[in-house]
Amino acid sequence: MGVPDTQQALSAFITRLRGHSPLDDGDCRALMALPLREIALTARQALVRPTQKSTHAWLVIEGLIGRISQTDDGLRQIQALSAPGEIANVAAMMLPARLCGFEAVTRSRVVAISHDALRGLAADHPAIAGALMREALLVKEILAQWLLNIGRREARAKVTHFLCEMAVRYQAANRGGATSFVLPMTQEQLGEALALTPVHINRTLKALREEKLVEVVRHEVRLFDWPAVVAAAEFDPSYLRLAEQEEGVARSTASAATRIAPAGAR
Amino acid sequence: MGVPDTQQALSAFITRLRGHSPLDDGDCRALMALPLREIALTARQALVRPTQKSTHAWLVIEGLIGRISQTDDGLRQIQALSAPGEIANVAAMMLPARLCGFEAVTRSRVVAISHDALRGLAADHPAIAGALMREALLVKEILAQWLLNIGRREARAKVTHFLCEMAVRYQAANRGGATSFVLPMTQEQLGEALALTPVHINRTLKALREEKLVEVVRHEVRLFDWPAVVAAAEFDPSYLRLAEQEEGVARSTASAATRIAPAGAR
DNA sequence: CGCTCAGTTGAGTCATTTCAAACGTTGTGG
DNA sequence: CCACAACGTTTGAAATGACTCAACTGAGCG
Repeated sequence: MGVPDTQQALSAFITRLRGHSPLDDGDCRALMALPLREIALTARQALVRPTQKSTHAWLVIEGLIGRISQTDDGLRQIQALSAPGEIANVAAMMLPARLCGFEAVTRSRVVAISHDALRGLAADHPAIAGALMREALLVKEILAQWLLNIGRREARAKVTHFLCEMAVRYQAANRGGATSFVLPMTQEQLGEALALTPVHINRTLKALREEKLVEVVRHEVRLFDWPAVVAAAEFDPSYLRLAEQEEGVARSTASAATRIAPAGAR
Repeated sequence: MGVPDTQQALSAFITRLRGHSPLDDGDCRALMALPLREIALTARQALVRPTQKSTHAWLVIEGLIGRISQTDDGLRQIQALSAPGEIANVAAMMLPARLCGFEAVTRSRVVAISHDALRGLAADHPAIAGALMREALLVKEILAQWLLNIGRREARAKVTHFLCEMAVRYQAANRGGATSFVLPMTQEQLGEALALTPVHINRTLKALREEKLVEVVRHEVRLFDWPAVVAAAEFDPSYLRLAEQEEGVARSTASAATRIAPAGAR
């Protein structure tokens, strides 16, 4: 395996785009030809602060990039996360974000891609324009699910739903093992994503561990019983739009969730 | 005044688009030429159910259209609202929504515009393509603020923030009086938007009334003290992207919020 | 005039937060 | 290699914001 490199992340990203948008060889070559200057970030390092204007999107090579907003009294809310093979702040190329910043959740490596470069690419390749657009809207769909999750579920379901989502996303980027994956967030940051206090995150994880559903040890998530976790989370992965080109067959919640489960996770 | 009509709503929508996107006369004429067959909806009538595929966007003439998701045990979350002069379900023309439905919050009138028609318009008029795109992303920005609001603020701030946002949006569509506007939602629906129980919405509104900050009587919202309400809500309207073409001057939270206040609201 | 739906209120309960302290791990410099 | 500092995790006890349940009131409509 070795250290994940930029090419690997870029091709994971292209695979991701192809999950929802048709791209021909020319489009892919154009994407692969993007200049890749890598940037290393320390944990919690800001890429853009809430009021600043951003000029770049960031392809995540390693680590986790978060989109963050906060209330006046300093309560932070992580609104979105970008895992390796995903791109943060694409939407800003069309409509710059206000009142939100981006920062590395953990020590990370990213490739900065200027919005100008993306706009140029989009101008030359209509299919890429569409793909980036859909990518931005996909982030919106995820956000919408987070709203339901944060607004309407209790802690146990919030946490399991989040873990299910991340499991599927990490697996899609080839960063997930059969029954486990590395989620480089502290419990405090989990709380910032799920709108819970770190203390309550801790207690909830403890309860899940005791139930033998999930274990999180040293940022390594282990899903002991995927179907049971999916049930606890009411998780239906269809909003993630992975593993399907266009509207496919209608499928039941359970079957879809089970299908995407890591092989051997039973 | 009289009964608001479709032309009025359509031109409000165009004004709205022009708030974030440059449109020339040809673009506007193309938009004005859209076929407008009006549909009447009863309160709570569904436009698309959560699993169905949608084929239309809806320009709201009168009433309120909500995007809704729900948990398996029936807890509902309103993820977005479209007021008169706004358009619901634009994003689906690029990426169809999963797991969410659309329905009329109150008795409403809308104009259905097929995604095909919108795509055609976008193909012929690049500026319209961009404007619709930005409109979809603007919905995403609002969603992101709702996530912060629902996740991180307590009831009093949730409610006031929501009312501030709606006040600004209604005013932008010329549906807001100086110090009041009509918000056709029940307290139960307010709860569904803000992730609170109707009972708690009721108590929160009562407290705000007693504080002489806000009054909601028979769906009519009266903001007694705009600056105080803005302060209670920590409301900064810049995410709504109204009243500015492109990145203008930097401005302070307070001044921006005050500026947008209805004239005479002191 | 009675029916239905929305708003209002009270009392008790529960999930989550707050505050505070202890513990474990990791990395660093002496 | 050890000591220490910094950080993250774990736990307990008390406080609280929001929920539940249940009843009552008021407004709109046929």
